[in-house]
Amino acid sequence: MRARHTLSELPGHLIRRLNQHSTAVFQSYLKAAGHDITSVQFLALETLAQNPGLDQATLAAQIAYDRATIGGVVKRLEQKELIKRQYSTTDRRAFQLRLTDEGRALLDKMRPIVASLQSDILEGLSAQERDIFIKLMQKALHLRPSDDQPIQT
Amino acid sequence: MRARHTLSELPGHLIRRLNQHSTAVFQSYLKAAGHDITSVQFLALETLAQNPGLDQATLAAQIAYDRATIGGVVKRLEQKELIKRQYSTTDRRAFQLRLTDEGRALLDKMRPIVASLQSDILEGLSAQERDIFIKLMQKALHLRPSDDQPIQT
DNA sequence: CCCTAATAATATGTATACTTACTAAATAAC
DNA sequence: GTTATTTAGTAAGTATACATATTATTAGGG
Repeated sequence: MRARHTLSELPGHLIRRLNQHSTAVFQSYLKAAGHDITSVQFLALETLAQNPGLDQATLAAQIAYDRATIGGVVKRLEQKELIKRQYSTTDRRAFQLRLTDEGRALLDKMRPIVASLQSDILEGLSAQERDIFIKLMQKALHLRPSDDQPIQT
Repeated sequence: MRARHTLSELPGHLIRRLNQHSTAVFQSYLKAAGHDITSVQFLALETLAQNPGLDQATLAAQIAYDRATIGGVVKRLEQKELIKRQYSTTDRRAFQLRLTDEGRALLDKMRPIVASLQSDILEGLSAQERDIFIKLMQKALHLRPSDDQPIQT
């Protein structure tokens, strides 16, 4: 007597598909503009631009990743010379992360692109539906806009 | 004169967080029940249960993954002896995938768990909001429920 | 001051996720 | 009927994503 469902009624499946779509749109826009950067890398750069000198653990917490993953992201950003790491003077375990001039320049170029692609992620929805959708996602995640730092887009 | 936004207003970021939450809920429920299976692996098993003899490429297309990823998933499911692969008699390039008795038994045990965790993924939303949210996700993905096969949950 | 607990980063291992390239086989084109 | 194209699966490479363990360092309790 159990109800029959289809794949596209399962929230978990839909969320995964949406995430897949979202990252694909991100990659496509950035690649089209000649930038070889992932959404995580952009997010890390933007967060470091707003919080110069942040350490990896705090960066990870701010953008909701675990430390191990951010370790790899930071390593690749450093290899691309978009950020630099210096040992903290107050805590010899920690690194202070800062954008390089190159990183800042790239970020400035990417911001308008990232801003423009956001609406394309939800191009299937009307502007009103998008607002509702965003609010529902925030509610589902128990987030309020004030929970995080401002991002220039 | 650009508008200021915060992280939690960016659809891409919210979708990623939601996906992160969704997979965490999935893992937690399944692990609590003593099952060592990922959401992708469950999805593949369920799809093969509904479509015995499917080949890897069609399986990948059905659940929206690329062939290479499904190759790895199938390999691990075979190692766990949950599915078996036989060369297709009509196409010697392709494998026919089928659940083993073990795979069927595990799937039967997992189905009610997976059904119950779906509502927990969106526990922050009311039943009505959940319905709206699911419809908006389907619309954003240009999906209709009839686009995929029924899943017993 | 010393010892214990907590913390920052790394290391290791597993599992996605996708791109490009490759091999073998099937299909289409002529 | 042979050739060109497409297709199924794998391989190799890059980048998340997370759990667990380890090392170095810091902070806290007595």
